[in-house]
This record gives sequence, structure tokens and C-alpha cells, in this order.
Amino acid sequence: MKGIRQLARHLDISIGTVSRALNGKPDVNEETRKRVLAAAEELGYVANQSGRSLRQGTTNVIGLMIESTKETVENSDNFFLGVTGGLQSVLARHKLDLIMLPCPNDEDPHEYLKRMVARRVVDALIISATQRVDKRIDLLVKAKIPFVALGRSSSGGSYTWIDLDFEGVAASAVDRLVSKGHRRIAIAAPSNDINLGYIFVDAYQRSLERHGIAYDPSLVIRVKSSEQGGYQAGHEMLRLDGKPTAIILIYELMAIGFYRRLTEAGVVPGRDVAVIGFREEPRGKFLQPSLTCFRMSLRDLGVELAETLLATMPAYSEHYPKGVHNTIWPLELVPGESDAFTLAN
Amino acid sequence: MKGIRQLARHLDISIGTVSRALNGKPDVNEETRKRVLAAAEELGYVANQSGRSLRQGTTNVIGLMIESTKETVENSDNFFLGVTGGLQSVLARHKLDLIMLPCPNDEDPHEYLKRMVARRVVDALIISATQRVDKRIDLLVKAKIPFVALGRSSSGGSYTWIDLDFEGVAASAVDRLVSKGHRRIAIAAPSNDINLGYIFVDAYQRSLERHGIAYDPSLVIRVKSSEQGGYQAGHEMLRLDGKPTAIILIYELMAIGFYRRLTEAGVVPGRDVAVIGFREEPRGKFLQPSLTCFRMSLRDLGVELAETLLATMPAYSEHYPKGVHNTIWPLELVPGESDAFTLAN
DNA sequence: ACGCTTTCCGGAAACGTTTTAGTGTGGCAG
DNA sequence: CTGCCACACTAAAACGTTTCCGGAAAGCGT
Repeated sequence: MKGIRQLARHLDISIGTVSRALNGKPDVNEETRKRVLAAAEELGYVANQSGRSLRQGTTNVIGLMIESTKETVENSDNFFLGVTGGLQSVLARHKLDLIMLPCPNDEDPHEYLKRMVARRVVDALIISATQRVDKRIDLLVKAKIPFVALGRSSSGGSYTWIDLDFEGVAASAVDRLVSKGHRRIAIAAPSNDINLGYIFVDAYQRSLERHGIAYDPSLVIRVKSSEQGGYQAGHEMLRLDGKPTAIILIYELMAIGFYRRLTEAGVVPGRDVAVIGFREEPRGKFLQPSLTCFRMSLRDLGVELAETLLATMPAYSEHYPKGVHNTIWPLELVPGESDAFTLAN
Repeated sequence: MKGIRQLARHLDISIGTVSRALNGKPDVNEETRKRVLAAAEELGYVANQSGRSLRQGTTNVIGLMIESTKETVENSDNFFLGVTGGLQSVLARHKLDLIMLPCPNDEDPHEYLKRMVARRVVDALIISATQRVDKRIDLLVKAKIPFVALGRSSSGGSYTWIDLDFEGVAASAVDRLVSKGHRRIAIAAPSNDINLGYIFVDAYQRSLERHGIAYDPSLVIRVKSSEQGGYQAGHEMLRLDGKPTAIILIYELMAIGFYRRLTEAGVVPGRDVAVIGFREEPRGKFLQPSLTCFRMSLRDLGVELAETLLATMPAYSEHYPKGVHNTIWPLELVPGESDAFTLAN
């Protein structure tokens, strides 16, 4: 277990042969290979990663960069853990390991990523929480590190990303509300620079206009994507002139605070105002009335992410269609009672 | 940026000197050091981690192993992300990076850990979700990898761990309920092998007996630590002979389902039965009535974890008290309305 | 017997870094 | 002048692995 040399000596065989045997290379007798494998198992030998990485210039590790800002901590809940399941199921087939790289919240994500890239600790990366213009993308493109962004940025350049189908979700939500007679539909969007908020609101605007409803900027409420933000959204909505009869909440978590503020004001969600949330959360079930929202499989998203990532890695491009992929990930409507409120018209 | 050799050539200096200059070693002229540092910055040179690790047998990386089983995904929510903040703030001072190692849910955690250890990809480890008897601990002890377990096991052997103060929490909860006149107090504990459940129930039993209340095993309800589990717990509690007047829920998340089942039966939490939860969750606020529970700072726990871990690492023992540490982490009671129900007696 | 191919294996170089041992210079005390 | 030391540096070894290259042995057709 000191290294391959010990193993080779123990077998009275050259280390080159041992290495080839272990790595499934040709040019080694099947009989010998069996002996080597057995001995490795018995002595508990596993190749030292540093030595291997140094030699072949590859680490066989994929990094998933996540940010542990207070907001992410409060919101993302099971999101990343859910995605890793699907990721790993694909990566394992190629003997790739996944590690999560949590960016310290007192460090600039861009600097952090630069450090990780320079140290060559991963072969490829998945970045998340993509900003509207995200310097990390230029960095990775320039460094020629294969990567896929979970969430598209708005900066130019061609790179691989996967993003949720905000357009589809916004259209579906607006269509549903309009079909119930609503014309003044508000939307609560996150106030930070995550690109999601902008794309979502754009799609919301287009959907409205498709129904011949003029876009009213005062109906776009920008708040923190948190429970408090939802409360705030409820507060602001109640103060609006020409009160909206429906609202779309981009983060499901907002619904908690939103309901609370409405209840305080004696307004009943689902009866006096129609509410649609966005991403389903397992623990959203408690909400009364149940929230109409959109569901996706985190595991499947992980699988898609892994396959898309492998496609960007030259070493694996034989199995996966090479090139730049831009994928829109669909979600499915989960009807609830929160948008039961219907306007006669 | 091809490597230290390029940098050395560019400076017309030997690579040994460059290395010493960059690493703050003595035997290098201050003038030279400045030149080297400037050139490294300018050319964007960062040492290749594999080369360095290979040479010095150390990776400067700390691993936090987490399990992404379905249960963990549903429950752990922001727990790990919250802890990483504190962890990193300490580790960064020693130029140590933190990575999270998510164990694939189709792989045995013990095997996974063995692989990671053998590959020598981290210098030290934090393991979590400690089992009642946990093979991982023997493995790490035997391999002489510095580690700290988040959660103690019940197997023998001396190793460093940090665990939550279940004894204190159980005693505090029982005392509080007893002082409100309750004598039949149920407890909902997780049905898996996580050691937490056992320790908690033991402490619950001792607390009861301290008040002269006989321990009744039928009041211990073992369910999944999830929302469904809470529903199940509510169901079982309603069926018990000699209905309990109070209950302790080990996972806050259980409260969602528990409330739901009670509501279905027309039983009002806080009025007809006293409920105390365990660990506060940011998104528990929605519960009506608000749940009496226990709070701790995840960030502070992370700091403690990091310092304890460093104490187990020989290379850092100068700054931290060396040796085996066993720490009990306190929590603070957060009074709510869920245990307002008081028995006259 | 000869040449050719195939099969299997050993030797050695290479990856990028840190660290040890050694070298040359100059200053200073004797 | 000689010996000694401190200083700043160079050269080279070492870490553990993979992979390239060459060569021995065996099989096979002529």
C-alpha cells in the first residue's frame, strides 16, 4: 500500500505492467491482469491521485461550484444535493468523481474560481447562480476549461449552458391566470443580479402582450428571494393603486411570507387573490391553500448536466455529441388551490 | 504559466529559488523575493496542485463528506451550506481549502470514503450523519487520517467528535412540558440508524425519570424523519391508548405533517396538545401555531468544527490544543405557541 | 531454417513541484 | 594570510504514476 512499486515488487513484476493491468490497458496477459487485480484488492492498493494527475495532466474530478451566500443558504435548500444524485450517476460511469466547491462568502466568486482553475484541481466545472454578466464565463473560456453554466448569462459569447424554461413557465402562468379572467397580474422578482429574474420578467411581459394586456412596470415588485421578501411583496402589492387580482412569485419560498402579509390584512390567498409560485419545493406542502407551482426532477436535471458537460470535454466527446449546447429545461405545472380565484368577465 | 520552470527562466533564476521565494522560505534575498512575486503575479503563475501534493504528500484540502440520500436531501436543507461558512473562515487563515464530498446514494458510504482516503485527495476530513456504529471511524483511525465526526457514534474507541447537546435539549423540553403539568409525553424519533435518535431518546427517558415519571416505551414513535414521517407520527399518536398530552418531535420538518394529521382529526396543536420541535429551521416560521424549538448558530458550529479539526492535524497543532476533543454543542430554546397547552393539576 | 507478426513484458522518461545538499562569495576575527 | 561563518543561490533528487519504446519469446507460414 506504499505505492505501485511495492505492489509490483510483491508480484515480482515491473511497475509498468502493473499500471497497465490496473488501468485496463492492452498489452497485458489476462492471467497476469487477474493476479494484479487480486493483489491490489488484497493489499488495498489504490493509485495515488497526485501522482496520476501529475503524469496525465488530468484529475478525473468534476467540480460543482456553489455559493454559500446567505441568500443561497436560505433558498437553495435541497437543490444542489438533489442535482448531485443525477450528476454522479452519469459521471460514475466514466470513473469521474464529483466534488462541490463552496465559494466562501467573503471571497469574490471570480477570484475563487480563478484560484481553483489555476491549481488544476478539477478537469471540468459546473457553475451555478449565473449573473447577468458573469466574469467567470470569460475566465473559463479563456482558460479553456470545459464547463457548463447552470443558468445563462446575458453577456455575449458562445458557451454551453442549461437553464430552466422561464419563458415556458411565465407563459403558462400568465395564460392560466388570464384564462381565469385576470388582467392585472403582478410579479415578484428577486432584486439581485441573478439573471433568472430578468429573463422571467421579460417572458412575463411578452406573455401579457400576447394577450393584448399592456405591460405595467409598477406591477413588477423587486424583493429579496426569501420568506421576508415574500412578506415585503405582499406588503407592496396591497399598497398598489388599482390592486392586482393575481400575482406570480418567482421563488416558492416567498409564498410563506406573502401569505402571512395577506392574512394580516384579512385577504385570503386563493379566494381574494390568485397566486402562482415557481419552483416546487418538497416542503411547500404545508401551505394553505396549496400553491399552484411548477415541478421538475432535480435528478434528471443532474443527468442532463452531466451529459452536457461530458460533451464539452474532448476526452469524452466520442460518447456525447460534441459542441456547444444550450438547453432549456422544461417544468411541469402542478395545479393547486392558490389560484382558484376567478374573475367573472 | 506553463510552470515554475518558465517563471524561473523568465527571471533568469533557478527554480529552487523561485519556489522558496513563493513559499516564504528563508535563504532568499528580499529583493529577489519581490521580483519573483511580481513576476508570478504578472504572468498569472499559480503552483500546480498535483506537483505540489506529490512532493510534499499533502494537499491542503479539507473534505466535508455528506450523504445525498433522499432523506438527507429532504432534511439537511441549508445545514451544510450554513456550516461551511464558519468552516472556511477558519481554514482560509491556514490556506486550506474546503471541498464537499457528496457520497453517491447508490454507493456504500464506507466504500466511498475508503476510495477518497486511498486516493489521498484530502488531508483531513469531517464526516457527518454518524451512524450508531460507524465503520468509517475505524477506517479513518486505522488510516491515520485526521478527522472529526459531526455526531458521535456509540462504538468504542477514542476519536474527536462534536455533537449537539441532545441531553440538554431533551431535558429542557421535558422540564418545560412537565412544568406545564404534562405527564404523558410522547416522542417522535427517526427510524434509521443515525445515532442521534438513540441518544435523544435515552436522554428523554432519564429526564422523565428525574421527574418521577415512568418511562413508557409505547410513547416512543419511530418514523421517517420527513414531513411524511411527521404525518405518520401524528397518526400513531392519535391511536395510542391513554392519549399523550404532549409530544417532542426530533426533526422540525416532522411538524408540518404532524400538524396536518392533527388538523384532519380536529385536534389543534398548542391548544389540545403541546408540541416541541428540535432544531429550528429558517423556513419553519410558517407554522401555525409557531413551534417551540431549539436554535443554534450554524456558522459558529462551523468555526468550532474547523478549530477542532486543526487540533487533530499534527501540522497545525502548535496553534490549537492537540489531542482528542469531545465537544457538546449547546442550543438555545426558542419559545413558541405550540406548547401553550397547559394541564391543570 | 528463416523471416515475420503477435503477444507480453521491462526499462526509463516524463509530469511540476519542494527540499536537501552543496557551491561560491564576501566579511570578519585571529 | 588563514580559517570560519553567514548569505544567497544552484543543481539535483525525490514524490508516484503513466506511457513510450524496445526487446524477448512464441507462433506461423514459407
